[in-house]
Amino acid sequence: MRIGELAAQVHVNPKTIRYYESIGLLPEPARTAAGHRIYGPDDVERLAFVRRAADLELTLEEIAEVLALRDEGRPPCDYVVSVARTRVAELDGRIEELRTARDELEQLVGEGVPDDQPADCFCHLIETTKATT
Amino acid sequence: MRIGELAAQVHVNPKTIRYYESIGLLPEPARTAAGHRIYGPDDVERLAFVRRAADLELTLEEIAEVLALRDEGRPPCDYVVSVARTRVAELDGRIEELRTARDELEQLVGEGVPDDQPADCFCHLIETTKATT
DNA sequence: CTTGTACTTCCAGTAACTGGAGGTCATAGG
DNA sequence: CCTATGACCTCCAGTTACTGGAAGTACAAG
Repeated sequence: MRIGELAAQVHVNPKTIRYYESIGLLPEPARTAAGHRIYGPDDVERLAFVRRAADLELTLEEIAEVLALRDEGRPPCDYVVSVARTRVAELDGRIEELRTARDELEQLVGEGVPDDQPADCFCHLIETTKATT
Repeated sequence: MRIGELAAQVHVNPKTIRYYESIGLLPEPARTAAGHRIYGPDDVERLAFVRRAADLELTLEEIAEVLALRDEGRPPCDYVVSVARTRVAELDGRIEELRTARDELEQLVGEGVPDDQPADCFCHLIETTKATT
C-alpha cells in the first residue's frame, strides 16, 4: 500500500507519517520505481502502536526508545513501566491545574458581565479570581 | 526597579518578561542610561495580570487582546466571557483525554512486568491497552 | 491529451518559552 | 585602581509534534 492508504487505515495524516519517518520512529520504507513509499501490514501495526502510545501521552522520544528496544529484541516493558510511573504523576499535576482553571473559568462565565464595568480594571472577571495565586 | 526585581516579585523568569515585551504583551519600558529596563508598580500589576490569565489557560494572544481592549479604555469583559466559554469546553475535552491516559497508565503500572515477556511484541503492557482506540 | 488526484521534497510556522554566546554595567573587596 | 562577580543587554537557536504551502512528478480515467 502507499502512504495515503496507510494513513487512512490508522487515521493519521500522511504528513505525520513522513514526519515520524524523518525522526526515525518509522523505518525508511521501500519505494516504487517512481519514488513513492510502499508499506506492508507490519507498518500498519507499528504505526498503530505509535498512535496508541501517543494517546497514552508518551512522548515521541519515549516511543522511539520503546521501539528501539524492541527492534534490538529486548522487551521494553521495564522501560515502559518506569515511564508510565512518572507520567502518571505528571498527569495528576497537569489534570489538577486544568481542573482548577476550568472551574474558575466556569464560575467566571456564570457570573456574567456586570452592568457597571469599571473602565480602569484589567478585567473584573479575572481580577476577582486572584485566589489562583 | 529593574527586570530582575520585577521578575522576582511576580515569580517569572526575566527572559519571559523580555519575551512578553517582544510580542507586545508588555509595553517597551523606559531605560537607564546604560540601556537597562526600568519598571514601576503598574508593570508589576500588568505582568501579574498576564500570569493570572495564563494560569486560567488563556493563550498569550487572547491575553494580548484583553489588554489591548483595556488599553483602548474598552472593558474586555464580554470578550473574556466568550473566551472562557469556549475554553471550558476545550478543557473538559482535554481533561477527559488526560484522565483516560492516566488511568490506563496506572493500571499498566499496577500489572507490573510479566515474567514471560514475549520478545516479539511491541510491548505487552501497551498492546493490551488497545481499548483506547 | 487533459484533468485530477496522490505522491515527492523542502521550507517555514505554530506556542510559549528557555538556553547559550558574547558583550556591557555596577559594585564591593583588596 | 584593579578585579571579580553578578545582573543586565542583544541575538540566535532549539524545544514538541506536527501542519501548511510551494513547486514539481506520477498515474489513472475519460
